[in-house]
Amino acid sequence: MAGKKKPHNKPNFFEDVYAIVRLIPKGRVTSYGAIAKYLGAKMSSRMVGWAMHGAPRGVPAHRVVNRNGLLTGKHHFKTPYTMQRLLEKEGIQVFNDKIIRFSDIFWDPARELP
DNA sequence: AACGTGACACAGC
DNA sequence: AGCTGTGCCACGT
Repeated sequence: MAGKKKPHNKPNFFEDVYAIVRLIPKGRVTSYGAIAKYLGAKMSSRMVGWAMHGAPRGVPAHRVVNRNGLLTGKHHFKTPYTMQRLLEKEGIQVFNDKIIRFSDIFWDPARELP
């Protein structure tokens, strides 16, 4: 039966975001805009952030920060320190909610992925 | 059904 | 060189 319409919205975009975030290697980080751009940059980076809001378990959302390398979403975690703690646990240095050497550990999906 | 908000990014001043 | 405004799309009220 192909007549099955979309039961809800189109989580396709969200699923894509989750897939990319899951591919982020340990010790690396990426930005919302990078993911949005990889998906076509049709949608604003805001949607990527919103997607993270519904990110299921297994998605290292802490490896996604804004283009500034700033932990803007740390407030959405269990605790405001969870994000930083996770990053530090992976070997990423964070100072003042800002990732040190951000451009050095930046992982661009459009560049690392085919 | 419309308005406002939001884990961003970029152009303009 | 930093601040303001606008664009983007989905979701909550």
